[in-house]
Amino acid sequence: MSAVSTATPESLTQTLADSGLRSTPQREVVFNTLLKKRDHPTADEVFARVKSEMPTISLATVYNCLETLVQCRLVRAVNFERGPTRYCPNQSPHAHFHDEQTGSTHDIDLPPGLLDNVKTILPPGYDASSVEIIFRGKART
Amino acid sequence: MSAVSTATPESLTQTLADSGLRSTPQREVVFNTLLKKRDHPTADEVFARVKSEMPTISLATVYNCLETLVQCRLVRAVNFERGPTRYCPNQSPHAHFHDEQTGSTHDIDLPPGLLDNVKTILPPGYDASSVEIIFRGKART
DNA sequence: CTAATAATTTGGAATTATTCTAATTACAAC
DNA sequence: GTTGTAATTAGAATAATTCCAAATTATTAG
Repeated sequence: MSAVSTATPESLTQTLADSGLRSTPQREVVFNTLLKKRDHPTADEVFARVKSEMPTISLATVYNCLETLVQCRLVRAVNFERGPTRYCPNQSPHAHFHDEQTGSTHDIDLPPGLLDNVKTILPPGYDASSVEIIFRGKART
Repeated sequence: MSAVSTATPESLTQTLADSGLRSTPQREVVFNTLLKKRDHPTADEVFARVKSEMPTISLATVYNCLETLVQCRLVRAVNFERGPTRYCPNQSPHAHFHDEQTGSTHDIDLPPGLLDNVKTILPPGYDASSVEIIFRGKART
């Protein structure tokens, strides 16, 4: 079992507050949904899961909440080719492996320092705030 | 000036043939358009550029051609957050730097072996056919 | 050359993903 | 409690992409 995120439901309120944002029931339930099943769901999938718990929530709110969570870095958004954006609450440094056969996405833990190492290839004048590594291929299950 | 792609209009016919596909005027003009201005245009932008040369071409064909070129690895498709897919004919190993201020995309040449090096972090059973590295941040111009 | 076949292109409709808008609700400060 | 700001909501609007069936173009076999 690979390391899971250090983010917890408890840290949500604090992190939001640090950005001057409120913790709301909608934001909590969206975040908890991402923590519960870490399969990189789309906004639509999050919406479907969240509705069972909070039937009155709207899709627009799910989009808003996800955007908010991404902005305060509690969640990462990943884009694979063409399809809809997928969301991931894993806060440890990791890459994404996109299995072309199954369409599923796996987190790949990164050895310490790898991201910094990769950043050294940037020419002077380039200042990267984030690095995303995406593998595509097939994974033996 | 960084290295440019080794792909040429001449190699198009051969590469398509290798995949059992025909070289058509539409595929040629789409590919040449990508080679001409390497600014990672969207399908819509390619469509607009191509129309001046071939006014009868349809958007669906541009999508088809781009997809074909991606499939025979003459072109790479890159997805940044949310926005439309962008296309890049640079065949040398490179990463993408997405400037968050300007929205522009820069190719970053990779030192030889870096991609293989990055691939070594994959656990056993994972077989990657491609690796995409995306930086986000700001670039001094 | 000609017919038959296969590949490709086309325009438009349909679908999907996302954003926008205006109205409402919730919360916090005074 | 009123006022102002933030957040949510439903639905409309937009943007990106795919689908589809017909027309066109190229290729092959006779």
